[in-house]
Amino acid sequence: MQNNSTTDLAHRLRPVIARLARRMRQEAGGDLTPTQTAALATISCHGPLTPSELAARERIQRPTATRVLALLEERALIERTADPADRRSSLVSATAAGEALLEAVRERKDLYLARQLETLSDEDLAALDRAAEVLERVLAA
Amino acid sequence: MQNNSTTDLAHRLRPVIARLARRMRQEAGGDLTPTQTAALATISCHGPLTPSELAARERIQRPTATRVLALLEERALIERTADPADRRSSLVSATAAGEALLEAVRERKDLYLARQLETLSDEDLAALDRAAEVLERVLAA
DNA sequence: TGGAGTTGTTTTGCATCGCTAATTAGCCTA
DNA sequence: TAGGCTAATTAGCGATGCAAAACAACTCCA
Repeated sequence: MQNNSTTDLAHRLRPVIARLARRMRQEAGGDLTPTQTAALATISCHGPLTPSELAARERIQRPTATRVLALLEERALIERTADPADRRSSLVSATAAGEALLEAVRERKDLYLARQLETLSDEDLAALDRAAEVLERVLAA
Repeated sequence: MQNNSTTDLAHRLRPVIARLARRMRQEAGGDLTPTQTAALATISCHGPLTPSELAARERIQRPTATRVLALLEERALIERTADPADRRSSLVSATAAGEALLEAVRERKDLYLARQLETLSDEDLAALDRAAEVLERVLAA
């Protein structure tokens, strides 16, 4: 065993995160599927993207990106413009409707988590705040 | 606004948890799908279950449970015995092979997270340990 | 006891998601 | 300009999620 503390912590932390994420997904409501929500959020956040760039960021295959984009475009949540640098490609961005829907979904998900947090002490909340900061750093790496 | 601190924290914590969970799922490897892994883990952990009990615990519909169980049974990861209390139903439990596979999947997932944690300071690790305890309490409620 | 209503499981049908393989279109270098 | 490479798409497969409906077994009441 190279480092007991990290493996033990991982063993304890992983199921908690997995279950909590699952709960939040279930509370999301049926407007968008998880994949669509994630794709729309990435598009909204990281400016105009080509389908390939979206696929890379989402870690999905390009054919999957094509299909998700088609669904989002059908609902006018995204729009495409020509890519000036490559006529094979296009640049995808979120429409105003897409941004609005994304915001609504976010609020609903935050609300579920916020309700769960309301029962906690200030000390517990501070611990979670600190953990959020640490995990943000982990994810950025 | 009823309570700024919890909603703000939720707003910050939710995306972190969602992204981390997604990463861990992607690192899982292809032995079992996420649904199958979750179902098998629930069966392993919560003793012999009827299909309906599994569906309730997993928060999936009963037809979905039927299908997942069929797939797991095909691979001999679970087995069924007659339910003495109700001849319409059956009791599902994990086989030795199922337990072993589950353990292997868990170790792989833990390993991914453990690697990410190795870069952190002892202080950061302590913060995550504390957060794990708090989140376990949240989930139990 | 008999029949009605309820409950557990499964089947069926539909939409989405993830993948790979193959196709088409445009880019770029030798 | 010809060939190889890259971007996007299409087609096809298995898995997941849902709802509706079929079927079997249970339960309760008259």
